[in-house]
Amino acid sequence: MSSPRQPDQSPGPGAPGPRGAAFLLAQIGAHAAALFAERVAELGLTPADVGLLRMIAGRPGRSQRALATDLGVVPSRVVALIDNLETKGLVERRRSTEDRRNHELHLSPEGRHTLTRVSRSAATHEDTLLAALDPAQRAQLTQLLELIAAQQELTPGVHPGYRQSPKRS
Amino acid sequence: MSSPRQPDQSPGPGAPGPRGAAFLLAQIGAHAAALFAERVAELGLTPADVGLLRMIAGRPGRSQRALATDLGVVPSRVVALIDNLETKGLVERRRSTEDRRNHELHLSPEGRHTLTRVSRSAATHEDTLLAALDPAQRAQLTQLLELIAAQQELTPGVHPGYRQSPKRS
DNA sequence: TATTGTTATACTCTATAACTATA
DNA sequence: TATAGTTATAGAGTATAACAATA
Repeated sequence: MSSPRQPDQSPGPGAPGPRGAAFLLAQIGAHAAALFAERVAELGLTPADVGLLRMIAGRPGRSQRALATDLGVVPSRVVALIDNLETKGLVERRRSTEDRRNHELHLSPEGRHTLTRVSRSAATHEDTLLAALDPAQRAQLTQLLELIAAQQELTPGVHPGYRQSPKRS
Repeated sequence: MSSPRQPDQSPGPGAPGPRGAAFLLAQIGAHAAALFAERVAELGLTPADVGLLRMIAGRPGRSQRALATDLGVVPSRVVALIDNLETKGLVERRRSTEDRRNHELHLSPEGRHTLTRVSRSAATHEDTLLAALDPAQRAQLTQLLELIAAQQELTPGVHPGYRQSPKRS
């Protein structure tokens, strides 16, 4: 960082602001999420949709309840999300023969195809976001982020944007 | 990461998932934002409140319109946010003598005091979040993040969480 | 007529709770 | 009685639009 503070005559909007890595992580993270949302919107999907498709692809046949638990959301929300994906023909609900209360979730062929398109979008997205860094720096960054993620016990592949919001007094 | 993939019998929720730096940035960023929100909630504030307090502290006397423009939100939202902060006695609205349509925004003494407490919270927050990294690694991370932020033209100190949401077809 | 701030309204998102069908 | 999924309802958050005061 070149100048640690610029009291009054600052060029920007004038936040005296936080300069730490924690703020940068939150700021860039939100920016990255917004960019990604724009990209997948071109495929008619929300980031939540993408997360669900990936979860189902990773473990076909799992129940909605299991999904809700893993994502940390309430079951009724999963219903709405899956409804949407089923309407688009990307996901199929199949009554379990073992326990007829369960719905086994599977990707349709079109769902799988969509997921590969998402992967291409994600690759382009990554390249755009990290344009400032050369390959060595990208590897370095990834390594540091993985250290943080592990220590903070973040579940690999699960974006915390699903979590149910805490009570506010 | 020890094992790059674990097809079916995985221990986690089983997302085949994204392993790139872009996803890690979004994931950790959201986590960081959530942790910070918890901390400032103890002071009776939301992250948006904190951002506003910082902006006002950085340029006392600015108008609500200016704030709305810089944050990228609609003026009516600034009204609600400032209402809240004024009720808590942290911010004062003063009719401008030059242009009586304007409200000049200032921090109250208590507002300034609250902001110093926020700074202490932020420092603790940063330390908790980056517990996995030693000082050299933290500096390295900060440097990489600043490169990204500059290239992506992110306004220093302004969290994108304010932006108005895009239309959804 | 244009602009600042405000109020009123509508819309979206998401959690809570009641309900059904299976077990 | 307990559980998976669904539906109905309500609450929070936020944008849009109409409005009052000032320029």
